Amino acid sequence: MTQISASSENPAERRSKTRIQKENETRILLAALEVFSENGFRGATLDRIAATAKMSKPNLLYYFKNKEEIHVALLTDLLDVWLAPLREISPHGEPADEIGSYIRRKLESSRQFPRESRLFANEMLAGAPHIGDFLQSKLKQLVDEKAAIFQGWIDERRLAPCDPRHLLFAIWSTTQHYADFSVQVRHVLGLQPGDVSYYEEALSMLETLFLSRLVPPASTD
Amino acid sequence: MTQISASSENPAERRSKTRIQKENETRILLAALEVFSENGFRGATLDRIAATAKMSKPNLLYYFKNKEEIHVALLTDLLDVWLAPLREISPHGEPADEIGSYIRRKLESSRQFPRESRLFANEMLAGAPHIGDFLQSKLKQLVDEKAAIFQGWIDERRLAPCDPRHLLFAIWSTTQHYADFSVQVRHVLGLQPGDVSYYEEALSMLETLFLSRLVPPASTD
DNA sequence: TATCATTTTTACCGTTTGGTCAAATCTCTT
DNA sequence: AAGAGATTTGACCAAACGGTAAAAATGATA
Repeated sequence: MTQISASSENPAERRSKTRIQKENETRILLAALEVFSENGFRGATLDRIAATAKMSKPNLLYYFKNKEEIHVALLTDLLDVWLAPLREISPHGEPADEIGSYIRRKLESSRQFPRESRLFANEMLAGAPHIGDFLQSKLKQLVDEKAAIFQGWIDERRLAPCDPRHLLFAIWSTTQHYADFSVQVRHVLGLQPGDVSYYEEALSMLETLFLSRLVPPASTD
Repeated sequence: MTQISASSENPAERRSKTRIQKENETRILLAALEVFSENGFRGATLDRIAATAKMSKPNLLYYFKNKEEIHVALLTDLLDVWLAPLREISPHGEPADEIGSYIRRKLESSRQFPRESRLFANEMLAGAPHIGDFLQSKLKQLVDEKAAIFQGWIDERRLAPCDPRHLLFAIWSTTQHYADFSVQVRHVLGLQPGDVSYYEEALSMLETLFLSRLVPPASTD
């Protein structure tokens, strides 16, 4: 009874984390994000994650009890970040302002967290085996809530008639595309690997698309 | 010299394919499409592909010499299908007609070939290790060509000023989203697995977004 | 500096994986 | 029906995989 620290040999279950523990956990999660986001859950290996984290595999497994636990930790962190931009949409603003700033937040999120975006995309492609429940409950709830705001604007003729949930899909897909398909974007634009200068053009395009008008009304010449 | 058939023991190198060979190759490619599109190249296993094809692994490897060859065969088939809708865009039509029918073709492609779309998406997420060359050469070339058409329309004030290549990105992302993220779409809309009834709403949304106007001009009340 | 808990390493285990081989079976033609 | 070629199978292999056990090394603290 000399120490208040937990008796368990599992560091994750201890009351307070040591300096080394905090450092190594973030190192591992960073490495795992790199590997999972490129290859998906099944395609990722502990050896690769350990190598990326410059750590032996048993040492890595000292901090996370198995592959799945690392993946869950990443996804859990991710989902908060993911919903944040959507939560901010307010019913009190102008539709154009709210949609515009939502697009900017989402695009900024793609620029800042491309690996997180790809992690999410990989999970989707695999059929969302780990976050199916989240999609059905928390995400659906939030979408329904925000869709109601859009619907209100539509009823007031401040937004074109459309299915609000599909409008959200359009915003999600266009913004996330720049993270998930960045390789293609760069190749098509003829940019170097790692060059992310296309984000300004992207924002300009999306503002034209969502807030202004792409095709002018047919002239009657 | 009794037969003209090739001497090689590799069936792929024989002059003409037998009935069994044709049947089994398509069975394998279908199974491989299923597995690769869900788990990506690294996440897919030959055992799983063989099991899905209801075939022993050595038998599978009798038709394709290794995992990569199956993947390459799938991607090669895919890329033609992939570019087909884009090729059809004509400089002679009305912008709204051309963009509209391109969107319809792309969306139809997502509905008909969701697994192919996910196969492509997985390749992108992994950094396009197998089709990087294609993106840089053939795809870029075709995009440049079609972007020039759009630019012509912009110069003639028949299309809003925007970067044509980013306009293509927007069309690609919104249409492919319904294949790649179908799990999320269904969960958010509260649909059953396998229900693809959302494609009609999707088309309606995309036509509003790209061809009409989402946000009405600010009133000056 | 002695002690104890924490951290790291070495050596290992059973399973899965991509792939091979030779023998056995089947199919088609003559 | 027989022979040649095409197809399938079972047994196998080395490497990679996820994970474990225990000892060794390190760090914190009294």
